[in-house]
Amino acid sequence: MADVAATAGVSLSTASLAFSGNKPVSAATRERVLSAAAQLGYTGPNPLARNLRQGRSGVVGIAVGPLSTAFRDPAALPMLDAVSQVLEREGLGLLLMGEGDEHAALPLDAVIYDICGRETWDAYADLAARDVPVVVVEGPSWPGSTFIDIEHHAGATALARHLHDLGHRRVATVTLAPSHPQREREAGLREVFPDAAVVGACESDLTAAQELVGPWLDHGPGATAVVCQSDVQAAGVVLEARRRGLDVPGDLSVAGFDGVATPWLDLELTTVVQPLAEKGRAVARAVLDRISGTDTADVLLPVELRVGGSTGPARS
Amino acid sequence: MADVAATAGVSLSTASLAFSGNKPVSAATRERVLSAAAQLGYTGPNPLARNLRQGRSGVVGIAVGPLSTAFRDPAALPMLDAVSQVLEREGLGLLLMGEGDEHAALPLDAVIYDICGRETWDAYADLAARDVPVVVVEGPSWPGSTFIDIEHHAGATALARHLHDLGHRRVATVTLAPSHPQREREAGLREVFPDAAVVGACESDLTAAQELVGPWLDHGPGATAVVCQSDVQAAGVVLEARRRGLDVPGDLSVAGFDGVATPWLDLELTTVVQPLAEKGRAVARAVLDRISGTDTADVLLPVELRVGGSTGPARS
DNA sequence: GGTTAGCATCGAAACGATTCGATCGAATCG
DNA sequence: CGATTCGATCGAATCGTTTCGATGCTAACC
Repeated sequence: MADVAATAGVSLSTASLAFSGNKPVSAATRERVLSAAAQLGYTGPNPLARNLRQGRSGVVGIAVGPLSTAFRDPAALPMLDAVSQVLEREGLGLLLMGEGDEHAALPLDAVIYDICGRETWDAYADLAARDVPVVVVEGPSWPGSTFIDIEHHAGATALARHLHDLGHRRVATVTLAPSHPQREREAGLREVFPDAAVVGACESDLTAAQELVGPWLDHGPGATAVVCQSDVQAAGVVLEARRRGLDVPGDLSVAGFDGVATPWLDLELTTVVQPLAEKGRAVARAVLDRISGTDTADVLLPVELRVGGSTGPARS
Repeated sequence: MADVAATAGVSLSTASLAFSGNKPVSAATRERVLSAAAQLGYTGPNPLARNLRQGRSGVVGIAVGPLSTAFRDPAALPMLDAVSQVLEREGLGLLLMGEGDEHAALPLDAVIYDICGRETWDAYADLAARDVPVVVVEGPSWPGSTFIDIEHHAGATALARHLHDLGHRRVATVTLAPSHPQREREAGLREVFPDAAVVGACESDLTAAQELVGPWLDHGPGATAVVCQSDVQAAGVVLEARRRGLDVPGDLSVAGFDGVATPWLDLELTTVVQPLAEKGRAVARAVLDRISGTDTADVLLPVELRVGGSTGPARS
């Protein structure tokens, strides 16, 4: 850049201002600097140097766990998309992180933790020590981080009431690994069905749900409704039940969570719809606030019961 | 770090060596430096400064287009996962990029271009001017970039032969937007069926495929087999055909591409299996080579025909 | 005992910008 | 016409490391 400045006949500082536009530079001077740059093949300020000087990298990490499982559930995408869009508008990039701390040496301005189901994270101590802002999505409560959450409890209770209204009295539930959302939702469910049976826990994955629920169905379920923790799980239960000749919702009502589209199912699932895009935007806003030093408040987003065709009156 | 060095009674350079381990430092000295750091609450070298000095950021960009569509097709994940794993092992992070050049100000050591279906990219000129290595996946051929590709042509031809062997003579195809893979595959198909009809183009999305193929099915297809460009598209065709009472493969044979799992379909698709994880690894290796300045060769990965239950003898 | 190796350590020069405070002119105002 | 203001420009300090070449010191060798 010094060469560019010299060629343009201005000082180094003026050249810098011409590129960054941080302070007023006369149009003529800017023009001169830019053409000198073009002539010398200078492609603009080195991002690394700019980063060092400014103390920020423009990169935000997002911990989502193993990628192949993280994005298998379609519920992950709208949120990721929203986060990315808001950050992009501010010139920030989104860096995918695994679960480990292999990225400790990378310069991150903030980190989003979105591995539902994992309650511990070795890398958190490092981040905290280095004063990297952390935004946690539906996650464990770590000191110093900002939390974005949804109304797990209320949603689960609303869904349970719906089933109770339909006459269901014996209800089973497919769970996720023990985690903050799981605990909240289970508590919500038990407000209405204190004795709900637990089929077992599995990831939010179609095949996993099928494998989990198959034996339970064979064994004679003893429940008229199954409450799942994601629409993908619910779809697995529907498919597996049908494979055994059961009618949904005639013989068995099935409910999901999330409110994502399942176009390959000829049935709209009864589910608890969460505002995925809005959640992503809330996360991104929290990140921006934390980076800029603004105070942040935790966010709790509302959910909404959507009644579809997968639940019906309890078989008497 | 200067304070740490002073506290430990060593020079700044020695302290640096103690942290980076780039040159021999006596165990005693290292220990002294580390404990001084712990005592002063120093959390290790500032990544931004290290980056400036070393001229690299440790971040690799990957352009995949809008995230919500990029990962909707399950074929994208195994590759992304493989890329990420290999890069992570080298301490490199993966940054998601949209299609624009909003990330021009970010310090990227290399960029992977994986937006099949887009043939132009404004940001490429910038990257080339800044000598950022670019690795292109199944994409347009830009000067200076390294290419990772699969055998589109051979795969399509093998699939076409399979259909021909089954007695099919009138074949239709659902395409992607005009692009390198699309052109190659169509050429491969036409080696066997020069007159194959084109139903239309759509993204690799279940609903999109259904909407595209619906009217065509209603209209009386005049083909006994449909060749799709992804398994997701093929699944859409299967579902839509069945909705019209057509039997697959009895009335209509349907073939896909990619070889991903479709657990919600009670049918294994006949498809061309591409080595997704190996493709990802090849991409990552190319990135590492380009970053380290090693010469790279373009890669062409083999594909394999997998015959499933979605294709059968042509209805006579 | 003198030379040579070799290891640990150190000083100083980059890396390439941004930014603060000061300076210099020209325009505005009374 | 002199004082004030404001915008444009400049100098110099700074961001926090890594790394190159040099230096000192010990140990091994003949």
